[in-house]
Amino acid sequence: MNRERPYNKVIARLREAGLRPTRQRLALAKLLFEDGDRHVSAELLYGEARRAGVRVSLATVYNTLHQFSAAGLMNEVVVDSTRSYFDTNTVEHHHFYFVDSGRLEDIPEDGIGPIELPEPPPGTTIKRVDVVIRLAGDSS
Amino acid sequence: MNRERPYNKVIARLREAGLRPTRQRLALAKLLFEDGDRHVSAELLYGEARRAGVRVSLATVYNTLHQFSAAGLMNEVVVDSTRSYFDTNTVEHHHFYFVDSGRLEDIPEDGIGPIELPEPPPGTTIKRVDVVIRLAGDSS
DNA sequence: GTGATTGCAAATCTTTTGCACTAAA
DNA sequence: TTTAGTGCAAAAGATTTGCAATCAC
Repeated sequence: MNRERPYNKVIARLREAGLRPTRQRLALAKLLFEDGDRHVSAELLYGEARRAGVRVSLATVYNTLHQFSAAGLMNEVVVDSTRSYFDTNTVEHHHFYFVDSGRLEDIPEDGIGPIELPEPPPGTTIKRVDVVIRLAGDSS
Repeated sequence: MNRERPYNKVIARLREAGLRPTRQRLALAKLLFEDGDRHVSAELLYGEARRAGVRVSLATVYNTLHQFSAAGLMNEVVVDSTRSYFDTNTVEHHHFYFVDSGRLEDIPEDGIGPIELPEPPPGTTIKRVDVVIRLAGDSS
């Protein structure tokens, strides 16, 4: 978009979240936030970063994903017990999970009706509601 | 219930599922299916079995949980990326997940309204719909 | 400078696997 | 018998951690 100050927005975003805009965090944030909603695993993002020439370690990718999540820039989504997924869309929404390919995708906002929630058990509060529709058969 | 032939029902159930009723499978099935709906992790069931004096290995507990699931006697539920949970309730239903304690509980059938499902993407079919309500604050 | 961040390798944790041994039919 | 099932210990993955080196401010 802006070749002269390409990192300005990302830097501001990290600053607001109370995170120092280090080289690694900037590069990862750019990959994560520049192209709309994304669903990544640590390993996937790591590979992508390396391929893009970013020098970063896998441990830092894990740290960064957790820090971004804690700061409210992303959310962790649990769909597979063998891998963690992180979603850059922080608005309440739900997911299609393609079991065969392991891919995760947002359900369009009008795709799923409102959910009639039960009363939470006494002493508890609802923190989040996750709906995952597991799909068989491959997409595209 | 029946002291003379306490394993009859369980044996029949395993046979119907095409599983040989071995000592280990019988003992685990008894723990799992005798007291209504249960949600267990492998480690939890293993501990329970050992405490009950059942001689069984952790590997066999894993195998058994997967075999029971494949046979339709239980379902795997994904709520936590660090651990797998298995549910003895095979009827379509949804879950409360107590984030603080790691406990999983069924949402009463009338607690959650019917869910208006979206059209699955072309080439795919809906395999399962999971709703998890994450709760903060401890329950009893 | 100085405190936060990073990289690396080792450690941890859950789950799976290979294979000789045991038990069910 | 014969084949399925089991236990153990090792392997495999994903994720976390400890700590010295490096970077942002």
